[in-house]
Formats: sequence, structure tokens, C-alpha cells
Amino acid sequence: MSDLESISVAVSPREKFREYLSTQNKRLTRERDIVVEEVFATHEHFDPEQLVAVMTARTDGRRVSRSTVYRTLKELERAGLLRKVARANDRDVFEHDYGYPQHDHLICSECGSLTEFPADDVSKVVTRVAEANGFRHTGHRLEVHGVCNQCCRSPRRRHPKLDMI
Amino acid sequence: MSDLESISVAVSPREKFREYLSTQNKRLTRERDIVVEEVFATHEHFDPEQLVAVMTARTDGRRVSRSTVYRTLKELERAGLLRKVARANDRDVFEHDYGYPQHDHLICSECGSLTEFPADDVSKVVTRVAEANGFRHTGHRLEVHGVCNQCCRSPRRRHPKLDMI
DNA sequence: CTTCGTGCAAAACCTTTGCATTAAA
DNA sequence: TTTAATGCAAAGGTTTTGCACGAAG
Repeated sequence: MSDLESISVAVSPREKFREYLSTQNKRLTRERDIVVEEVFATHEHFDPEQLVAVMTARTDGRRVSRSTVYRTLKELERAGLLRKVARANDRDVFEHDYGYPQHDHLICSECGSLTEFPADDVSKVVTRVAEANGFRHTGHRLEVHGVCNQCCRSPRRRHPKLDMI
Repeated sequence: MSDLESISVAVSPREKFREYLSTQNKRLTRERDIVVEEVFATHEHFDPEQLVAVMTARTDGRRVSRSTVYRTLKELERAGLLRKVARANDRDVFEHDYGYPQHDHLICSECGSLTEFPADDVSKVVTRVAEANGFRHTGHRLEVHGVCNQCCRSPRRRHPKLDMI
């Protein structure tokens, strides 16, 4: 094996998407390419509407329609590049599921903040449980609900609208 | 303290709901009562539409409207009697969160089935993480995604419609 | 050429809400 | 009697889809 092969090179999201698509007899179109670039360039947590807003506002010939954004998000999920982490304001919230350390979230019910923590310990448990059930697991999602440090001290605020996450 | 007091009696969901409502200056109406009875009598996993179907079909004077079903589900969640476990077919899936052992779910992406497993080990991890972050946690929700034992063996079926859970 | 993808607008869907009426406390 | 809750129908908001056109292999 060559030097190159012995190094595990990080494949770009775009490349991974292309691989996935080819296995499905689907095409890496210009639009899908644009969406992947945007999603992996600037966002961490985002919801479809935020992305749609950006993509449909473009005037430089890189505009992508609402339908295609939604359709592409679905493909990106299937490809293992994105995952839904939560719901906020009745929208699905996505985050990178590739090229990003596995983590889970503490979700504050007072202020709506998401706090990340490493998923290592949880993953161990998950792996064990999955094996015991003959379940081929591809990932997990753990939401810990409660009240964050800050809100524990402050006077109670009920349902403050959260627009960004 | 009396003999009676020394025994921790399991309070019925209905009673617990009444207690919650009174703390909120809300009323245990006939309709809310009917919904609680139905929810805790027959369902385990259910989504709002299934419940609405049952409640609005009644002709025995125990009919409850769609609006009230939705409104009551919200109250039951706030009261700690129900919790959302997942989303399936774009609907929230509820289950009992009271008088029921804590558990989490393996969710098959092929057939949509939910398999329960005890939450003990996960809870330990969650408790530790929450403490480390000064987070007062009230509960968690863990979804393990993948392909179940049965679907691993069978030929691939894409998106089989799941109507019941 | 033949299949797949896009964009648009309309539809589908789930969930919430305004309002007049009815029922708890 | 006072305040909260119900039912209806209509609205709200997100996501999907039918279809004609265009692009990719």
C-alpha cells in the first residue's frame, strides 16, 4: 500500500455526497452542489427556512428554489451528512453529521439554548444496546431537557421567543 | 405519621392531572377528563391524529373536538403525564411519561418500528453530564437510529408507509 | 434520447386561533 | 357571577407534489 493510501484522508462533504448520490443513480447537480457548499460553509445549527431565505435571495445566478432546498436537505440526511437535532419554532433544526465531533445537547426549556457535550459515553451505551438487539445503528440523538445554569438563577421567563439557535 | 401516610400510594394519572391543573388555576373539565381516560386506557404510542379520530367519532355524548384534543395534549405534556418520543410521518408521537418505567427507543429507518429499551444506563450518563454543566435536568430523550434486526435480513423496502406505531 | 432534476404554484398537512357559546368554580 | 374552556371554521406555517421545462449522461 502506498503512502497516500495509508493516510486516512478526510473526504469533503461534497465528495461524500457525490459518492452517495452515485450509489443511488442520482446526480450531483449544480443546485445540489450549491446547497452543500452553503450548508457546510457557514451554518452550524440551522432550519430549512433560514437556508431557503439565503438560497432564494441570490441574484448571482446561484439561486436555488425552495423545493430543491427541501429536496436536497432530505438527500443530505440520507447521505449521512446532516441530521436533525431538534425542533424549534415548529421547524426541524439541522446540523452537520460529518466532519464534526459527535455530540449531544442540553436543551434549556426556559431560554431555548442548546449546549453541546461530547457523545462518547452515550455512544458506548448505544453501541452496546444496539448490539444486544441485533440493531444496525447508524447514529443517535440525545436531548437532555431541563433548565440551564443561567436560567436556574435568573427570575423565571416563560417561553422567550427564540429565532436563532 | 399514620400507616396510610407511610405507604407511597400511586396516584392515578387523572389525579395527577387534576393536581397540576389546580396549580395553574385551570379546570378539570369533562372533556379533559375524557381525554385522560382514553389516553391512559388504551394507547401506548400514539399520535394526535389517531387520538382525534377516536375522540371525534364518538356518538355517546363523549365526543371531544379536535381543538380540545390538541389543547389537552399540551396540558398533559406540561403536567408531566405525556412526552413526545419521536416524530413519525411528520407527526409527534406521544407516550406515557407517568407510571411507566423510563426507557428509550431504537428507531428503524426501514420499517419505522420503535423498540424500547431501559433507560438506566443512559440516565446515569445524563445525570453526570447535567451536573457537570450546572444543568437542572428534568428528563431526556434518546433516539437510536438504524435498521432493525428484521429489516437487516429482508430485501430492501424503501419507505414503507407506517400507519400505526 | 431517456432519465432525472428543477422551479413554480398549488396542494397537503398538521397545528393553532378568533370568536361566540357553554360550563366550571 | 366570573373566568376559563369548548367547538367550529378559518387561518397559519411548514413541507410536499404535479407538471412542464431543462439538463445530464
